Amino acid sequence: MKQFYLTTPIYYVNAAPHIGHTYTTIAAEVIARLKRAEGYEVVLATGTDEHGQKIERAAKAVNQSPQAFTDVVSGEFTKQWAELGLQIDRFKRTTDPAHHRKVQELFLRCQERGFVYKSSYTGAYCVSDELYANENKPGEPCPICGRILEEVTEENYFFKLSAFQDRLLKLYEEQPDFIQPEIRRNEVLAFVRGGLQDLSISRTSITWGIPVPNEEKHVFYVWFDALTTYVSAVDGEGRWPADLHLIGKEILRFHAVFWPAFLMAADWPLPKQIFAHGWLLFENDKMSKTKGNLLRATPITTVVGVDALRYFLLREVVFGSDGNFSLDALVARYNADLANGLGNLTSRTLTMIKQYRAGLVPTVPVLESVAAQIAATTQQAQAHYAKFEFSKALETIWALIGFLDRLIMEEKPWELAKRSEHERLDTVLCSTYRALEAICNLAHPVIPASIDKIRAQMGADGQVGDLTPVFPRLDAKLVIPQMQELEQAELARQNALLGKVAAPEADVSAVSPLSPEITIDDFVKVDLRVGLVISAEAVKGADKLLHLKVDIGEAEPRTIVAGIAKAYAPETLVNRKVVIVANLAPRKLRGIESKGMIVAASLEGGPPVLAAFLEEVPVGARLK
RNA sequence: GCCGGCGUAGCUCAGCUGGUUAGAGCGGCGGUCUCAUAAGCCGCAGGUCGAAGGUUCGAGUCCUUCCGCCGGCACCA
Repeated sequence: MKQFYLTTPIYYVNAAPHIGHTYTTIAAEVIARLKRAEGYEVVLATGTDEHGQKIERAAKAVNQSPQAFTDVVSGEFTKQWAELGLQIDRFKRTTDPAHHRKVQELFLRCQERGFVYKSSYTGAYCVSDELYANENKPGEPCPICGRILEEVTEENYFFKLSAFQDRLLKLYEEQPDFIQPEIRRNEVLAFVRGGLQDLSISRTSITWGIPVPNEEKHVFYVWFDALTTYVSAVDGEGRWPADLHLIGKEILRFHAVFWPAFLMAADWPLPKQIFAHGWLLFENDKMSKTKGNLLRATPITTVVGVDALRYFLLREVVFGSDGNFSLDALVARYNADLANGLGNLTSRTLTMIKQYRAGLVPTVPVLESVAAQIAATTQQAQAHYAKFEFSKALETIWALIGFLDRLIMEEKPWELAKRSEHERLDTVLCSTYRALEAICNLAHPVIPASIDKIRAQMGADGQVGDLTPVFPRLDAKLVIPQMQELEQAELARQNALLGKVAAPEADVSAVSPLSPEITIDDFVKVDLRVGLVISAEAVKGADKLLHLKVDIGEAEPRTIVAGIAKAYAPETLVNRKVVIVANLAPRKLRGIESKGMIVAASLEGGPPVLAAFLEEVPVGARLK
């Protein structure tokens, strides 16, 4: 039997499952069902990524061991998928000992084949991203997430990623479908063409991780660890390589560059395809914990049902692009397509068979026009499905529903019944019934539970069963507040469970850890002064830089280059009092020598906010 | 700054290699049947197709420039 193995990412357990995780997993599960319908023996794997300093610290914050902490969060994921009725075939945790062995095996193979070397590193390190920031200094914000970088000196194992540039480019060229959609492929292509740097794959600053073989202190870098779950999840089953890695676009590089390189180094088979979907936005805004606009799936599915969510996500969002999520849109889509569309068609079709034919499904030839529509719809929908164009596939299927509604209006079976035109009546009823069967077949992977209900009502033996609305109409005014209420409750429950980790206001992953303690003597080394911005202009060639002249009471105004252009228009800064670090070593930025640094606050890569005073302060005043 | 994508009816979007009056769904308005979940069906929406040039007999559809938004890279508090 032909096999198909696909994966979702393994989710990081620094947060409880939310709708973003759900989106990916539902999409994967739909693909799994589609492939099963095609006759494949399918395995869908997901799991949780549980190592790293962030988890170590998060566990500590709630007075738990890392293992106890991850047990809880990982359990939330298993529970979530069960609640949603998702058929998950393998669930791999990175804390699984069998997985540990697989990671070590991968490492040893890479090492044996000469793609790993040991080297030492001193410099800035971002705890949150578990990445070295070669270009930055400790104390500066992380280039990726904006959290303060810490100083580390580590001896590390490095992976010779640089050796794989050509092989990767060849892979992308020979398998144009390897990275999908096209736009993501181009991004990766551009990135790899730009040259690859060797990648540190071990950490000594962390203890919560998989030990590097033959080493005392080294633990594997998160991605070396995590990506390997795709192999370890089906270890010994002969299923690797995966046919599809379904991921979100934010982790594309790890999957499309690092992962194939690791596998090439180990001489293990490469996955067939990586598909990066877009983000689910909430009312056109990026969802995030800090914004507090992150939704959970259960409050939605409790009120409107799992299939409503499944249908919405796949119908409303163009798969691959970013999509908008809102409860309003969800309810609107439900009422229009599921209640008025499929639900109503089912209801009227089966009711007529009940009323006019005593519930016995007529067995006569189907109208030619209907047969043609069924064939065309099936062919088109399957073509769309094959390309993961879920929204188009569903649109196509729903066009058939419209066609049938119009057919019923034209044929008016109720009049045929009155006039006792039994032959025509049978033809029409049977045609509609058969078309409904086709719709069920096509829609089943997306809304399986509902289709099962419809099929039960359609009857298995030519006898229509009991009829109850499969998609009762929703009243937005009633249902949306219900979902919002449950959302609050669910959020509170998760917070209680995970401690403050998941709470927006005290999110340890958003608030950077404190820097090491210093003395007053250390502090006075930093000369902070009040300055008045004399002029400000954009630095050409840089998006984020402003070229400022700041008066701090010296003979000449200081030249300061500040990366605040995204947050402040130059003209709004003139005459504004700011705080600057006056004794910072000068540094050249974009060819301009910056003498000092503007003090600004920011959180999780958010925009910088300039420090300011509520009362009047003289220029040149020192802060202490 | 470089690379890529996008900007079409109130909303979400189709419009392939240029060719009659620019389309669909949703919402809204009007009409109508009654099998059906106050569902369905029919009709209406008059939108400078981001802006300005250009190529062409003819351009949302090709070219140039500009504006706006998004993403990647560079850069960065």
